[in-house]
Amino acid sequence: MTPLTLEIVEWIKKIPKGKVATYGQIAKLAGRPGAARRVVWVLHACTKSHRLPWQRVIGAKGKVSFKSESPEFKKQLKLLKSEGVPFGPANQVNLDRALWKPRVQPAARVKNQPRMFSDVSS
DNA sequence: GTTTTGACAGTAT
DNA sequence: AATACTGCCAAAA
Repeated sequence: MTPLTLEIVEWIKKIPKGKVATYGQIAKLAGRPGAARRVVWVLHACTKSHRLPWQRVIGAKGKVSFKSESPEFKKQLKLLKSEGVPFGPANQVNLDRALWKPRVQPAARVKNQPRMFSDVSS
């Protein structure tokens, strides 16, 4: 185990029911953008020991990342639907509605911030 | 030690 | 638009 692995685990555990997150998203949240495959590995390595909601982690385009013949694929689909995750056509998750947006970025650009001092610095 | 392998994603061509 | 390539890194062999 490494600190990063734990970060990933913690983020996965935070995905709320009825929402989904993508591999890349988790990686980014955990501080390693581009490390999607690490997330994949963590899911394999830690699902049992940490009781992860593994089914809530899906591909970047809203697709469940199992082959459609796989039993796991069906199970994941079933679990997600039972949690109320909205699906679009072709068994694709409707990301616009279902993607988890962790509140990290209120950012909400304050406009018209009154200027208390004029031109003090450039 | 090295190599292979993941339920991927982002960039480049 | 569709491939191809690259980044990622811990575990098992």
